[in-house]
Amino acid sequence: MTSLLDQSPARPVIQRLKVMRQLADDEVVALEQAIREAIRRGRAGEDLICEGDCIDSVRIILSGWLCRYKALENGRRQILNFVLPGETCDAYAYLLSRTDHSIGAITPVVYADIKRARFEQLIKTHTSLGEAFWCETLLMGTIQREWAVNLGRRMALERVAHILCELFERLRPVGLLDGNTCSFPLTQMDLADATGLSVVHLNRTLQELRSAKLISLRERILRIEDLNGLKRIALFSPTYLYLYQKH
Amino acid sequence: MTSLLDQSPARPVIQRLKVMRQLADDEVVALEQAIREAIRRGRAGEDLICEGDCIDSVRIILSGWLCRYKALENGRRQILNFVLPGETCDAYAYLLSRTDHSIGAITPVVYADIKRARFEQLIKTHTSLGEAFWCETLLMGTIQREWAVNLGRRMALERVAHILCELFERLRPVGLLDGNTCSFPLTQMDLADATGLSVVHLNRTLQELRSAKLISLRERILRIEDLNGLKRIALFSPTYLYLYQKH
DNA sequence: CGGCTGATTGATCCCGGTCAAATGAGGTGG
DNA sequence: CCACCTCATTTGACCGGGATCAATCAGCCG
Repeated sequence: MTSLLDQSPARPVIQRLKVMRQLADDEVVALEQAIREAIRRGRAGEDLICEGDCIDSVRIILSGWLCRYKALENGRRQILNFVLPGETCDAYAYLLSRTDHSIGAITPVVYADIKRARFEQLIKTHTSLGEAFWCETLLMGTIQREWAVNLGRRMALERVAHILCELFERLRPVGLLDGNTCSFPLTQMDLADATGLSVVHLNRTLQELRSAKLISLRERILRIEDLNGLKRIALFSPTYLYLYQKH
Repeated sequence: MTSLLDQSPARPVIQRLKVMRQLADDEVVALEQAIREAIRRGRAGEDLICEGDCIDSVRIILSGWLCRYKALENGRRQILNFVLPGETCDAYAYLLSRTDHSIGAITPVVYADIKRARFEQLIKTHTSLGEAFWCETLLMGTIQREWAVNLGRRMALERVAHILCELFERLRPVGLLDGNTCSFPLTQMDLADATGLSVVHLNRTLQELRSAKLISLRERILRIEDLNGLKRIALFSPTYLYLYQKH
């Protein structure tokens, strides 16, 4: 079973949900089945979901990076969060009439697009699954709150360091770290829009982190040279990520 | 029935939840009953919930203002959101092992403290009630996201204007507006911590709004002199508040 | 009256924004 | 293979929004 799961595109999803809630084998199988039936692909730059859309399905990311964002009139944009492999875009978002923000693909993505009726049937028969998805949703909330702190009360250097720490620790439980490096597809523009900084200043802040021997970042590869040092200047405490929840 | 509800301390709660979901009379009665059994009082300045607490009940605010916040080591504080009469602190927060943020009373508050078991029994027999509380939770998420935009991509004047617009529109559906004025118990320090500004600059920004004849604010009373003007400079669009959801 | 909290004002500084231009890295078509 | 275009990164110069420090003022309460 475990070895079978290793091959499944649903692996990161199951891995994540199991941290939230104890899942019985039949629940895992049922979810995997639902995912397998509903696999879609998206191109880099494409919007999976646009602000104002009616949501009638649940999208679970199997591979690739996306971002939630809101665009303002005058060209400004705020990235609200990133969506990483194994994470769910919008479990239960169909409960609200329309979505308040857009979700765009940063890289090519593979995802499962499970229709509302199918999803509701799934969680009705497998209640732990339903709860696990609710935990997932609540977790987006805790991350969103930490981002508010980041944007409101941290200086540029702390802010950027914090976001790097967070992404690094979120990639770890789904097995996307390779030692102290990871694939890092964000442009500096993306990082600027996520941290509320200008591209120019973001660039200078990255250089500061590089010259402090904390990170190296080039050709879409991030290497954390000194994780503890980075966490220290970011005032990073990972508890809000609930990486090791005891069910 | 309606006239009876008018007298009930649960009135703002019912009013809010009915916007989210159609509620049957027996559901309203059941909720009212649960609230009546569980009424508590809190003093101004008191923390109802502290970061790191295990949550094992659901707190529904009947009157008074609170704020969610996170405190940083060095004395900095970020207010994440306000909790107004009729709103629920933490429906379903018990699904996560510990809470990531604190909730403090700004004014004296009256609230219902419904134990987890009681709450779960309530929503099990009355499913629309459960869904309405989930909508409430999702709504906190949409507000949190709008705050990220506020903190990340708006200038001081827009930011403060935006938060005033939001509070004003959130008070409206629970009947806490009196024409173009409302009770406004926040200190300038609270507003500064909510907008990510310094107290000094917040004070100057308020003066700017006053001299532009958009608001007047003194002795804990806010009067909006020109709501449309205020919305215009805030780039305020209330859709994220889902004030008129069609169930 | 003294002490406290919150609002206000003034002076100064600096973090980070803005503008503009240069450099580099693909990607594409002739 | 080169010319050319586009997009991302980088650098320099300058400016300004908002932070910081410090002092004053206004209520309020014991």
